[in-house]
Amino acid sequence: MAEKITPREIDYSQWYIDIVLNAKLADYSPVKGSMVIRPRGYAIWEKIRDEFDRRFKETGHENAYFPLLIPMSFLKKEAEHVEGFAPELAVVTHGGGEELEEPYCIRPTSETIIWAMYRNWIQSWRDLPLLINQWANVMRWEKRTRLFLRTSEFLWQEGHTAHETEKEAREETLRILEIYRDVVERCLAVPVVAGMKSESEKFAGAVETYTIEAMMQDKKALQAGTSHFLGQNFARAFDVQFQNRQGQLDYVWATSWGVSTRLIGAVIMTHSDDKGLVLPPTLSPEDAVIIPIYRNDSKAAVIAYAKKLEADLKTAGFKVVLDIDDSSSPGWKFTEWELRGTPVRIEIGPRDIKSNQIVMVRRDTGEKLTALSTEAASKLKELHNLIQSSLFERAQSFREKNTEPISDLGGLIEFFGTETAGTEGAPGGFAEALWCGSAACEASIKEKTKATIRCLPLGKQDHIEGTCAICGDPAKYQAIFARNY
RNA sequence: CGGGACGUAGCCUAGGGGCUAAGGCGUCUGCUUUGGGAGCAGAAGAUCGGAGGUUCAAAUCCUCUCGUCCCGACCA
Repeated sequence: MAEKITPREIDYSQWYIDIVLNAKLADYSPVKGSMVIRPRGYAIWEKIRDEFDRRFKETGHENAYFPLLIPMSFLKKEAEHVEGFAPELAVVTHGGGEELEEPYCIRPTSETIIWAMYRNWIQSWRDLPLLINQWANVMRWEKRTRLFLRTSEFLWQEGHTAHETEKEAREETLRILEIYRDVVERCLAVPVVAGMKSESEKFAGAVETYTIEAMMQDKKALQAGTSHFLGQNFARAFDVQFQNRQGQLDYVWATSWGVSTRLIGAVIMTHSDDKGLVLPPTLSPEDAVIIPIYRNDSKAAVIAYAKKLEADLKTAGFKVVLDIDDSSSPGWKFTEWELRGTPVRIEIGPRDIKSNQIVMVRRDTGEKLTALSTEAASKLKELHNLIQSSLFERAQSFREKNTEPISDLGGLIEFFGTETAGTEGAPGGFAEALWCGSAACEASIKEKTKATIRCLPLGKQDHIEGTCAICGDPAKYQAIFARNY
C-alpha cells in the first residue's frame, strides 16, 4: 500500500501539500494561483469565522459589505498604500464589451473604498466610533503560491474602524489584537507571540502594524493575523473630517485588521503528523467517528449497538459520524479518519457489547481507553478538553524549546545555520535578540540568514539595556528573528 | 520573474521513433471477509498536459505554451 502522506522529515513542503489534498481540505483549480476550498476545508473555515464573528459583535462591531471592484484612482490617494499594493493588483479594464474609462482593480484590501464611503457617513463626533467589519474575498497577484498560506484569491475578514481620538484608535488596535490572540490560542490551539511589526514589515499605509506570530513545526514563523493603527493617514487621503466635541474640525483616527484562510494552514502545520491532519476538537467538522467491527454473525448486534451510541451522543449535542460503509475494513477506516483529522475514534465490536463498553482513541496521541457506553458523552467531552489543551501545550512547548536568546551576530548566524528545511534536527526557530531599530541591520541579517524581524513582542519593550545583536549600537527594542512563510 | 525537476486512466509508475500504450493501487459487480489499509473472480477506465513542427510512422525527437513542485527574488 502506497503511503499517502510524505513524512515531515523527508519533505516538509510535500507533507503539507499531501495533507491538504488527501484530507480533502482544498484542491488546485484551473485558475493559476487560486485554489478550491473543498467542503471539509470550508467547514473548518466556518468554525473559525463564526468564532471571530461572535467576538467582533460582542465588542460592538457590525458586518457590512463593500464592492469587489475599486476605482484605481481611489487606491492612488494614499501614496504608501498604492506603492505597497501596486505590484499585486489585478486590474479590470473592460466591461460590457467596452474598454472602461477608468480601470478598476479587484480589491487587495478595502481601506480605500471604505474610506471613500466613510467620508459621507461621518460628520460629527456623534457618528463615532464607526465599527465595521466585512467578510470577503480579496485578490493579490502572487508569484509563488501555497495552498491556504498564499493564494492569489483568499477569504478573510477586514475590520475598518473610525474614532474620535488617537487613544481610542490605539486601544481598538490592541483590543482586536487581543481577540486574535485569544481565539487563535483557545479555538485553534495555536500559540502565538503578539507584537509590533518593524517599519519595513508594516502594512502599506499604516502608522503601526501589530501581529500575532506562530511557530510551525519546521520552526518557521507564520503571521497569523494583523491589526493596524492607521493614524489619520486614510482620513487625510479621503478627507474624512468630523466636528469634535469642542466644535472644531478634525481628521478621524482609524484602524484596520484582518485574519484570513491562512489560519487553516497554521492549524495544519502546527498540529498535524505523518498520519495526516490533526484538528483541535473546536474546529473538527465532526466530534467523533464510530467504527463498528463485526463478523457476519455479530453484524446486526454491533450495528444496533453502534446506532444506539450514535443516537445517545447526538442527543448529548455531539456531531458524530457512524461509518457503516460495508465495503471497507475497519483498518481502512481507522487510517482514513486519522488522515481526516477527526479528534476521537470510537471502536465498537462484539467484545465491547458483552461488557457494555466502548473503545475510544485519541487522534493526537493514539492513546486508547475503554469506557462504559453509558458514560460515552461525558468521556467524549472530557477527551475533547484534554485534546484541546494538550495540542496547545505541545505546540507551546515546541516553540519554547526552539526559542533562544541571542546576543550577537555570530550567535544569530549559528542559530539559523544554512539549512532551510526540516524539523527536529534542523537549526532555526525564534531568536530573541536586541535591535537598534535600523532598517540596515534588518536587511543585513536577512541577507546573511534569511531571517527577518517577525515582531517586537508586547510587554518586553521596557527598560531595554544592551546593544544591537547585529551592529553593536545601543539597542532600542527586544525583537524576535525568524525565517517566515 | 530567474534557475531546476516533473506532467502517461482517479493515484503511483513503466515504455525515450515501429503492431491493439504496460503494470500496481484505487473504482464498479458478485461472493467471501472485518479488533490497524483482507481474499477470489469478473468489468469499466488514457484523444500519453495543450498547440504546432520533423517523419512513411511521435507518448517518444524539435519549438512554443500551460500547469504543479523545489530553490531564489518579491509579498499576508
